Amino acid sequence: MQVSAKVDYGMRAMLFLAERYLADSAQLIKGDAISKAQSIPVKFLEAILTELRNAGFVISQRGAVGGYRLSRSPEKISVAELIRVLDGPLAAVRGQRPENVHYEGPAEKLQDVWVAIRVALRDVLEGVSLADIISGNFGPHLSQLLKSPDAYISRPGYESN
Amino acid sequence: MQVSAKVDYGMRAMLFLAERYLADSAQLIKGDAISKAQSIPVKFLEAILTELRNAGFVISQRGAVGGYRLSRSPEKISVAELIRVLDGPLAAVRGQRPENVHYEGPAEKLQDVWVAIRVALRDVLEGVSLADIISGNFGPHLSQLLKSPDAYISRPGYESN
DNA sequence: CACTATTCCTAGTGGGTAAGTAGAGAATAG
DNA sequence: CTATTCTCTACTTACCCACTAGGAATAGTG
Repeated sequence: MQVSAKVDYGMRAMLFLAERYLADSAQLIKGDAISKAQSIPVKFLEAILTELRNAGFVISQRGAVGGYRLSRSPEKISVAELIRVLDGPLAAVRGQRPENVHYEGPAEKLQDVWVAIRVALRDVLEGVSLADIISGNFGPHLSQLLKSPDAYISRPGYESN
Repeated sequence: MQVSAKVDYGMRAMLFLAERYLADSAQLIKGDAISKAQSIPVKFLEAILTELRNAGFVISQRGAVGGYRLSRSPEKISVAELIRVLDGPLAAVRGQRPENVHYEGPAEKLQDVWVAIRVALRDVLEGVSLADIISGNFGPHLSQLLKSPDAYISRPGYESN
């Protein structure tokens, strides 16, 4: 699972907008302000925000007092939705959906592994909203995962010499 | 989470070797045989098998009676290990490990989401061995995930208009 | 030894895509 | 009508995935 720059930037921009939304849900925020606050290349950010607007997550307005704002409250926007808009399906195998891959012989059940990955990702990402991230108050499932003793520690073994 | 062709092919090759290993752990299997049985481009497969050999998962022998075989029994090889060897870390954010990314302001806790993803993937993939996949006998965690009613159904919503 | 079959190594290619840039055009308020 | 800001199209640059080619090394066979 590679989180792309696009998703990373998009999430941060949305979190910035979400925080402002909580203060004043009608306030418009300029792209430039988001760009500076979160150190995101302006033009790249604009492209991302346009995608998010086309998908209905963001409202924009042009002109001297223009800017961007969320289209709905931060509790109602999940990480899963944003990743799907910006990067496509949560899990894919060689570009195909997990339910569409089929294998022969001893690999037959390999599909189930890919399907399980997708379910596991959904269980995490559909349960986390922008509001959860701002408050740091994650649901029980995510909190449980973070309790894993080595959650913040990398596994060794693939330094490929 | 994009499963690359390399991982997909690598997994299938390993499963093929694993099945033969269970019949005769000393038997050598030719690359060509794996390639044909699993429809994998032969030269690409060779490169993958060489990586797996360098990582210690496979033993190879050259010459007329050469071939490949597993270096240890299929119960002792997990999907997580193979993915790490072939594709690198299970989860990464813009090329960096989850524990190394840090954010400012409202995005501060975003790191925890990426860390949770990694834990979730580990929980699935470190618990599945080649032998599990061949037998179709997955552990309780993976079995539980597959019971999700929509496990085999895609989510709508990102057809980009 | 010659011969054959196989893996190993180096190198390279074509296409696609991620990440970011540039600049003109269109809307909006004052 | 002017300043500001978003919008749209096009472009670039670089990298990497997927895959290929060809020969060198190795191991058994007669």
